[in-house]
Amino acid sequence: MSDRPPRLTLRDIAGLAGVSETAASFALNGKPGVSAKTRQRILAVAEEHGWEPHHAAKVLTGAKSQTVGLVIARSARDVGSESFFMRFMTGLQSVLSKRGQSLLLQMVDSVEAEIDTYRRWHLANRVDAVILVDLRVDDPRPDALADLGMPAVIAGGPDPRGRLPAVTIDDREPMRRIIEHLHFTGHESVAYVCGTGEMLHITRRIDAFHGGAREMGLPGHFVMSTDFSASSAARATRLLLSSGDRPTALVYDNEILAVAGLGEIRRLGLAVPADVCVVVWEDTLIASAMEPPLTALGRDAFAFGSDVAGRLMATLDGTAEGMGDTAESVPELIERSSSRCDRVPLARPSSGAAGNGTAAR
Amino acid sequence: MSDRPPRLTLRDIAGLAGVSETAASFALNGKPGVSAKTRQRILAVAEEHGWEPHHAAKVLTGAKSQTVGLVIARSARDVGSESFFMRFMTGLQSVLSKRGQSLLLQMVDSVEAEIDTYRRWHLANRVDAVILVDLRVDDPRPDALADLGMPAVIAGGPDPRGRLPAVTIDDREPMRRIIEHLHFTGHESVAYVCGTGEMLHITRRIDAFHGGAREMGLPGHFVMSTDFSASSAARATRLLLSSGDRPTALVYDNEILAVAGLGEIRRLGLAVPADVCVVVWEDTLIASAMEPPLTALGRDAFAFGSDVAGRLMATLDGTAEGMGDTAESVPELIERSSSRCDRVPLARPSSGAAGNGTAAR
DNA sequence: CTGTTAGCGCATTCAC
DNA sequence: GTGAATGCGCTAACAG
Repeated sequence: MSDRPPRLTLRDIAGLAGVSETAASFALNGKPGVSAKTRQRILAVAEEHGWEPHHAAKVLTGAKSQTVGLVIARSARDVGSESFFMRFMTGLQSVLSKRGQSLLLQMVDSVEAEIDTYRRWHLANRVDAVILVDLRVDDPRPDALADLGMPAVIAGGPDPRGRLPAVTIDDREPMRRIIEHLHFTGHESVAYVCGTGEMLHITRRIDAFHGGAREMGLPGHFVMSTDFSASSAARATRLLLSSGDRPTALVYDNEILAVAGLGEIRRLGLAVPADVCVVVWEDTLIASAMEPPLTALGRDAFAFGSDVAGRLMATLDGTAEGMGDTAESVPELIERSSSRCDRVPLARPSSGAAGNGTAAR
Repeated sequence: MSDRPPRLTLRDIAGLAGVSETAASFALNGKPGVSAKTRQRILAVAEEHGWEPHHAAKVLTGAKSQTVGLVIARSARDVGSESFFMRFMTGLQSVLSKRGQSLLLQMVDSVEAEIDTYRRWHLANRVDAVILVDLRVDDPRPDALADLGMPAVIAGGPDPRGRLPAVTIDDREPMRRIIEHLHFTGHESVAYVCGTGEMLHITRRIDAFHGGAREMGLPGHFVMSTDFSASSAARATRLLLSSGDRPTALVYDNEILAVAGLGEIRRLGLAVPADVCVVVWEDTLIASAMEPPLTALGRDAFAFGSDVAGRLMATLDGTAEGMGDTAESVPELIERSSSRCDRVPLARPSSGAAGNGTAAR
């Protein structure tokens, strides 16, 4: 039943401080035009009464909205690497909140809907910039955003057409390290159970997988793509392992696929790592908790998030202009039991840097 | 280098349609005062030019901001049941996006900062309502929000003081089912490794744990609280199992704790479920993927999210007023190997409803 | 049914 | 240094 006090306006503050609205505005925005002491007085009054500028009014007069948009176009089912995403968002917030930026979040179910959201956000002046995730093959979003003139940064770029700045992730080197690891532990035939090839980063990984295997001189290297679902991963695993000359090591794109794959491996009566070694491209709790613990690529989702947010802030500040991309550091491969088999103890070369192996297959 | 067209205003649309600004406003807002055919024409023009009202301008003239706020006050470390939270948010979005509502997200590191965020959002008119999560003991937030006059709904209430509507979760019945399950499989001494007692729902579970154990007549029932960290869960597990008369079943509050606990159990040379049975209060991929698979409480985080969002929409609509709380349905206990021991095959009673057991301990 | 007018809360020209 | 006047884009009173 409390009568809520009517919202306090700048005018009220000015009145209470005994100055003009203009003076109050200048003072509260740190602009010249007021004496130091009246400025102090005005600030004190505002502080005392807990005044806060009306956001809409500021935006209407041309101020930034102090809001960053993020839209996620994944079906509820495959919010897939949930863990990765949550940590990524936490990383984003770690720098955004420090800068007083808010995060406007939207989940949609198609790229078209996503672009429409950008359009509306832009026309309605709701966000200053957006963060683009899950870049796809022939993705229309970077161009759409660039055409809109909406500041943005791609998490996981680079932008194929180079119109948007990005924080890039090197998928090549990690894959190389995985293959190298498998090669040195004696594998000759390896397979990669990846996510949908619609995702740009997946295609990069596939290329790197084949390329790396050829460089190392591995006779067998197979790729089976999935739709990121557990069932498709199980199916892919079954197909790979039921062939006559089956691979001895499997690389999975995330924990969902790995868990499903491991289940299928056992159902086929095979053991890990004795019969088949397993590596997963994401080090979540699940990787270390499973039996056996899974060798995993330890990507730092939090750091990735904060780097992306940092890059975006730089873009908005006008700093780091020139569209320069930032590169994310290469993650370590965390070796665990799932890939400890030592089939053919090979001599480990002094430096695994430039391996000019002979191509095979 | 493209010269971005200046933003289209209502006035422009009116001009293009050859009508007054008022007429256009009425037409575009579905208000009476325009003939059907001119309304059509105006809508057509707006559509054709992709006009979208300036959000700030609408809000400034009293419109709702169409935005729901969510602030999360957890340290980056224990974004704990990440999985649960992500699915919860997806559930929220499933109804919010359908209603054209946006989600403004903020992560802070203290309850004070959270309240301050609410205050600023409210004063700045940034959100129409907020969703309150992780209710604590003696939580100042419900009162703060009620005093602010900010519409809100508590996810996981009820509000102890009854000032805010809530979607309530019954922790008592699930705990009862767990204890019952353990009792019927022959356990006489059980323990509960819970999260921090600062969380209101944890205190409810603790009460239910002791109450249920007494009702069932279990001689032993112990509780060890943790700070939701893996290390504290390991420590709690060690303490519980190194006592002379150690419990034969452990209940963990989430997957992080369970995984840490399981590791410790093995380090102590004990086997699951032979020596110790394990139950986890959250059915994530990890529960079913572990060896052995974990008996788990299958809460539906997505449904919870959509229910909360639905309740909030009802509040905003003025529907379902009277602060009525909505109750979330009770989750099933998914029995898996980790609790299959059958120590003392007891006769299962016809109905496990009203067990007036003799209190013990 | 249409056009005129004023005002939401703030920033920013200008003269004073 | 200060105060009055305008406008951001839109809605909602008015009269015509």
